[in-house]
Amino acid sequence: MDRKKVVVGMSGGVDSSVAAYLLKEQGYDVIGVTMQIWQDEEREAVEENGGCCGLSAADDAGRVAQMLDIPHYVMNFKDEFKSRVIDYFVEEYLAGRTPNPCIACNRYVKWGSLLARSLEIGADYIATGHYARITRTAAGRYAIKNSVTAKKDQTYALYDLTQEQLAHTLMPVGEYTKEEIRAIAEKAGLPVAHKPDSQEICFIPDHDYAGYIERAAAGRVPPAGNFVTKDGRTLGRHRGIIHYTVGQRKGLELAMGRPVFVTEIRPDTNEVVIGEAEEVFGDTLICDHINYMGMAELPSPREVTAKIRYAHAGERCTIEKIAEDRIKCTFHRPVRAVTPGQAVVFYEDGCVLGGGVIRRP
RNA sequence: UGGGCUAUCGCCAAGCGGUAAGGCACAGGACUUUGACUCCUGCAUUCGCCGGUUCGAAUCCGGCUAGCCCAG
Repeated sequence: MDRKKVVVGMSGGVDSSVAAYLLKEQGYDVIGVTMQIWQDEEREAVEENGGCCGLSAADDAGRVAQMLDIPHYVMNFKDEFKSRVIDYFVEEYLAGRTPNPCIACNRYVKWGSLLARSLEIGADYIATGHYARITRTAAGRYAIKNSVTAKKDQTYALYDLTQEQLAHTLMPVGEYTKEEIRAIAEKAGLPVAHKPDSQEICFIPDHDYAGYIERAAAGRVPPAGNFVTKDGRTLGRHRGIIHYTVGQRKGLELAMGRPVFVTEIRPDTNEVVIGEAEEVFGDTLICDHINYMGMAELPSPREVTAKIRYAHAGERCTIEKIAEDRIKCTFHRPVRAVTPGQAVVFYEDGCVLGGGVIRRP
């Protein structure tokens, strides 16, 4: 038969469960796979958490698969998750940057290892429960497009996928709103219809990412240092560079009489620069680690809308290639907290043209 | 050691006889497939200490203690 075979990454949450349901309804030969990514020591801590990488994951996913009458497997991705997500996450913080682990997980684990293994077992596609859609541009390139709900769009975290990866991807959930997805789950009688949405870093369930880094990189964590102002005044002591990110206000323990924010992290001098609310705005950034998606290249400056963090509405800007794997982005209006390590994603008409990793303001 | 001033929540700071504003910080929650931001809620039965006046004082009086300033 020529029924297309698709592996659905099932986290045990509502979205991926409905994704599997929808594909089954659409006539695909569906196989459910739950990715095992927790390192052993973390398992218990993670058990009761929800997430894109869910935990009671395997159990819930298994039940859903059984209901849908599709095979379900648990595959071990611990090694690649450790090297491509956790290690990257830790190293970035040690270097004074602010990583986005979800993006790395998508590019290298979900669309890396999971896709590879899926193809190996004869699948034509992998599918996930992301709120995003895939389209073809006039030039024939694949591009991630906004979900029908701007509210629950997840294109930002998918900007780094390659053409090859997209060619083997299905995102059925992107055609619906979150409410519709829950309604479908309910109507289908899926046991996970009311599971709460995921949130926060999935592999750090207690939310103490700094503590996690300290355990993971014992002996290599930058020590306490000074909080300084742009003009060199010392305001106090910080607890170590890994505890901060650009734009941060909380946790500084600086009672200045008005809110003050981190405007820069200087790993070379181990200083954290503090400034006023207005000082955290900037209108340029330079990125690298470019991934071209909807556009094949950037031969000349172009005006696009860019997002500099997951929950960013986006801002108009002009992007310009200034060197190989290096793009300069000039915003028409200042954006808040341009943060090295975070991704900047370029859009046009709701489609991802490409993106990169912010190197510096 | 004389003279003056000041002592209110971790920090800053209202209050001036009628029964403790506010900001920052902090804590908790909401939001969120990253970190942040933002929003909501909470946060001094008590005003350096001891007495006194008064129906009633953080607010007036006396003493003590501490810090600052000027003398020296």
